[in-house]
Amino acid sequence: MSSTVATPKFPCASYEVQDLAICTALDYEELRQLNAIATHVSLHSGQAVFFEDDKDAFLFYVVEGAVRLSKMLPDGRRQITGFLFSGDLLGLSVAGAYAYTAEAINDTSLCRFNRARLTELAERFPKLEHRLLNLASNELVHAQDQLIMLGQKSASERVATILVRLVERIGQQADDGSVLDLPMSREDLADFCGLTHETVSRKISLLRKMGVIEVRNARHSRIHISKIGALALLSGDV
Amino acid sequence: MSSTVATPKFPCASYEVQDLAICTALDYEELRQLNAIATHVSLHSGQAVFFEDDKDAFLFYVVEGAVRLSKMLPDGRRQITGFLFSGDLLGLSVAGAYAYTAEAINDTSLCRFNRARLTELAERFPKLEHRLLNLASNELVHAQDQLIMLGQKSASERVATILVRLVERIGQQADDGSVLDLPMSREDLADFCGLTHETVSRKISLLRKMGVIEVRNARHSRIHISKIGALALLSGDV
DNA sequence: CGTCACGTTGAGTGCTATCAACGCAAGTGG
DNA sequence: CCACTTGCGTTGATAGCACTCAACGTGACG
Repeated sequence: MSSTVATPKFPCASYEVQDLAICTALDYEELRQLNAIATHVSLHSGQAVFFEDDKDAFLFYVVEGAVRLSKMLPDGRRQITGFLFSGDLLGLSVAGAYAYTAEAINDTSLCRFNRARLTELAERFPKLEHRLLNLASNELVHAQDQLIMLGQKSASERVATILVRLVERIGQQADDGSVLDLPMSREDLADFCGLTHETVSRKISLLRKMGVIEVRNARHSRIHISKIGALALLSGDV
Repeated sequence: MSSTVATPKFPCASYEVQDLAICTALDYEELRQLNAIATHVSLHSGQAVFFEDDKDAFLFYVVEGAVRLSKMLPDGRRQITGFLFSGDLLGLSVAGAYAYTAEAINDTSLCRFNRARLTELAERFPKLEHRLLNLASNELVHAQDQLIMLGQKSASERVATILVRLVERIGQQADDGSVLDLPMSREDLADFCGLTHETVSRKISLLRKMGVIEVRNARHSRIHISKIGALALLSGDV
């Protein structure tokens, strides 16, 4: 691995691309070419990265911010299939169209890769294709954890589960536990958990009354996890 | 595409392997090598193909029969994540271990590929890797349809949804509609839909009383779909 | 200061789970 | 051949959890 080589100036902040999961297995020349097809995108809260059924032309890498992925039923019911944060990839799709809508939850910056040119690259660098397969497989594992949550868990367990996952992903270490800064609304959490926002709110209040968490914010977006072990137990995953 | 070439005698019924989705993009030589690493496996109803967390050593192709994929919570609750039938692949997993348990629903015959040797092949034939990526992406799309079902749909909609999907996959054409021979129990359907077997039974009865389906079997396993359009409407997917 | 979005909380309803009984077919053993 | 058991599916009665509708409080913003 030639990761100690001085990083040249590439269009899309190459030091970030170098850290990118997709690049782990790539060498200097491959990395250079990957950078060559990358451009930068900035989005404000609420703006869409792409919509479900859009022509699948790009692959994105989240540099900073948070993104929600969602699917809709014809009557408007929404299921959020995942939340993405810095370091995550999106746009790994099939059949030429995205399978879900992706929207920025807060101000977000992304790296964009032209899909056609990425495919060309993948043909020349099998390691890149292999890496993409690994990423897709990982997404599959996550989707299945989500299935067991939505199919089998109670409302309390679902809320505990999403909190545990978010702490693991974006929790900040504190001296007396972990702190979670939620970028998404209760409604977003609800649509992720298959619940209503009222139920999410009630279950969070319950966790607060049980002393498992503390809400440290007027906007109720900053949550302190006092007893991560108890929360994990309540999630049903033991 | 040299698909008109006479098929030689390979270990695992090569004419089947040739039809296999994984092989669509492969030429004769690649196909020959793929066959060389295939062996055959037969299972009786209820036997496991592999268990969750088993070392991921093989990739399987369903030649005949039906397979259910499931995950369990520590307390025993089960979520069925998918049903597989002839032509489907299983074992596309990550991190060296299967993400779910796979069990034969009825007597099933499978083609088994050694994973390590498949990986070698994939390195030599990038088209194979590309094909695997496509398959993984397809599975992702299905998993997401499943998410919206479990997260947003009512019991009636879920039962209608699974019936529609099963008809599309294993329905037999009849003069007055389609006939569905269900290999799985109501319990299996329930664990797929995130419901109890009583609720599944009740919703199927309701569909019967509505004249959308008919149950044509003493064992209640043969279902005639009288009004597929109505069923699709009731599924919520419109 | 008024509006708006968001979060919380309460009251009541409804859908699905739970518990239970029953019918039926297939398998078993005397 | 028949009594018995067992597994599966259905149906009924009841309970409970989450949804719906509603009110209220708060902070952000113009």
